[in-house]
Amino acid sequence: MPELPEVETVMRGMERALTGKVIQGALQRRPDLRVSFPERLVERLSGQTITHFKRRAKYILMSLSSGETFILHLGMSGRVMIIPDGQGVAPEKHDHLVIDMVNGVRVIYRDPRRFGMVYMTGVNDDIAAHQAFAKMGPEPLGNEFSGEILQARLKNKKTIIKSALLDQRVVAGLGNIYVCEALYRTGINPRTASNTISAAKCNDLVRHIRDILNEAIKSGGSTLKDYRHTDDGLGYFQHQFAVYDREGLACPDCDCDMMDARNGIKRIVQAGRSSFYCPAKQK
DNA sequence: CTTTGGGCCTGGACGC
DNA sequence: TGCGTCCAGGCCCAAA
Repeated sequence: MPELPEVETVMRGMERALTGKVIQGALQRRPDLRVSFPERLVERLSGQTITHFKRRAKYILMSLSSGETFILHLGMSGRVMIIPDGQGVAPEKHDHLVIDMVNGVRVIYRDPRRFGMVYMTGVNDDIAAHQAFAKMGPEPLGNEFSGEILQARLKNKKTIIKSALLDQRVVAGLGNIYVCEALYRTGINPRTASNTISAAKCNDLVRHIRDILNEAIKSGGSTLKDYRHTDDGLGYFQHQFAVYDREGLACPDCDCDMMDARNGIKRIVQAGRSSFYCPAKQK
């Protein structure tokens, strides 16, 4: 479910509530999610002070006073719930990890589909070398991302641009929604071959990717189904979607004759994923 | 090496 | 109401 803006929003919620706080204990309610939980996870969390947070692509990194780092990926349906005075309430069916803080706050990781992942790096581990990050491309909102960099990465790609932008090695943090929206804003058809996109278009694409991610973060992300803020609040960027999940509707600056069934937003399937686009605006 | 397709899970929407 | 089928925001890995 969550892409970069949603993960950023969850990370900020955790940062606000948990930085400097001490973990009293934890309850791990099953052996695995998408991958096994780390060895001795509860032990390694208990008694630690949470020192700071960081986000890398769609991963949340929570640093502990021990020097270890707790790494969380929300998968498709993962949620982090932060509940003041939440201790003592019975966990629900899909509450796979429960962390209780000394101050009475309860942190719940809930994930019905269990596509989420939890890793823990050791004290001396190089986090950038971790399997999740080793081959990952630049942060789209960081200084390492630019039109030139993007074009260099697309130059040797035979795949369509839609798939290339979903590839976390090209640029890290985008998912289906924001790729569809960024291609719309840039006026690029999702079928376009990656290696045919001009330098000018790459510059435009980078600008639009940054804009849309920043706007989505400001809106607290997009709530379609499972996604919620750590305080249960909703994101509202979904109301700004131009094309995503809008098959058959008019795009925002549409001047097409909508009585003609050939006009309006189309849905096609590419590499097994839905792509939404406007044929009139994305040639 | 790159690219594609299947698998992992559950719940919700839909059709009959 | 109940059943079956399809679909979903991501990632990994095997196969081509």
